[in-house]
Amino acid sequence: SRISADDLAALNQQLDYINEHDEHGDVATGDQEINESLIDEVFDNLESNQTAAEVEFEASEAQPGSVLQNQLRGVLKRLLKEINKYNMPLCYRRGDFFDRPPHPVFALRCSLEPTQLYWRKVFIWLPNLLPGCPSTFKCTCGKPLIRNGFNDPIARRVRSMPADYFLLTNRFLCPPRRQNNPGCGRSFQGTDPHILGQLPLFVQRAFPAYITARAAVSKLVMWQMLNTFSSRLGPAKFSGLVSEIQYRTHAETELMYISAANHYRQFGVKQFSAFDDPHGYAGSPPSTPYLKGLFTDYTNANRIYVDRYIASLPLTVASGDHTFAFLKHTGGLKGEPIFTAAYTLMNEHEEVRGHCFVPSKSMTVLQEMFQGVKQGLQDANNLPTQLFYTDSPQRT
DNA sequence: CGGAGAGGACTGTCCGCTCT
DNA sequence: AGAGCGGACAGTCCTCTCCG
Repeated sequence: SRISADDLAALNQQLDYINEHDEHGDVATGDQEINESLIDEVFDNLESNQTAAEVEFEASEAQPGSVLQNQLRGVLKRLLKEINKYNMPLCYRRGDFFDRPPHPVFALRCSLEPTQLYWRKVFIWLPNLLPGCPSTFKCTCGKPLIRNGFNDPIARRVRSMPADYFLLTNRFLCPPRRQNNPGCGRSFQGTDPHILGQLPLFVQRAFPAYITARAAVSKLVMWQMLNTFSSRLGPAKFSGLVSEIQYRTHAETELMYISAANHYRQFGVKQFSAFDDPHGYAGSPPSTPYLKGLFTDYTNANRIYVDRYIASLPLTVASGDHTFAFLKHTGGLKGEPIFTAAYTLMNEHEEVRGHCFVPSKSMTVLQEMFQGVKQGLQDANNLPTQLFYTDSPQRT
């Protein structure tokens, strides 16, 4: 499909419309507050993009595979050749984990075909070719593992910003058919914690993502979430943020494409793929429930460290108070709430030093916590509390 | 928010090629 | 001949997405 004369006319008409109706120059200057919701319009467009992509998807069903599938197939094929020739992928030789597609600027210099602009970076994780790797990886049963080919699908998608990338790894097998010293038959992914654990720590730390069941999320995104979720930015808004940046990246690439076509005087070039066209650019930002799940799992896994850190904080100047607001989000027993309040203890740096759910506002139920905190201060060589602020002092 | 269904990631296993 | 390895594929699991 191409940009038709009709499309161009419609676009010009819309631009004219803005010029004619922007009497205060709001759109141009951005000074004025705009009350009409722009969001509805955006969502409408998204929907129409989606239906458009579906139509295009159905129309192009004859294609052997999507652009990204073909890219990965090509990468793997080349990778095997490189390993054969140089004993390692060329990206390793270059000092890089990533097999990178050409930047649009250079890709467009050679050809005005958009396909390469949909390609993503591919993170190559081949544990047996990494510096510091053991001569053979061991199975959980102790027997040596052998390599066992690659995966299908070839690589998994890692959700990231400004765009997703792929993670390519190989498989290991504890071969049961080995005559001399037969293995247990278990197989591993190169990304398995058991394999990672056999690499030196500095190599382990280079692993760039947290793996989930069907996908993965880059450590960068995870760390951004940890920072933003601790203030008021929640998973829904964060999902929106990632999505926005990914759409933006797509739009910037499209702009480069169109502008290059213009520069090289190429007319009637192929239309750039829609963001979510599965056969084209195939963008798919992470959903809110996915991010929410990730965050909860991460927090659960690291809770012991957080608790330990909190227990080591000082409480030289203390302030304590009850909170009620978020209790309505906690579960109950047969519809009856178990707790009526939460009690929070903060130190002079506004760090939470103690926190517990309480059945009533009585201070007697808090005795155990205060004793625990006192013991904790001693154990961590902190000063005993010197000053205590509270709003309803009681003698207990 | 919850349930249903799709389908992606992975496992288990076999085959055949190459090298020593 | 045995070991190592890549490739293929059926089948399973279970998360993610969609939709009401």
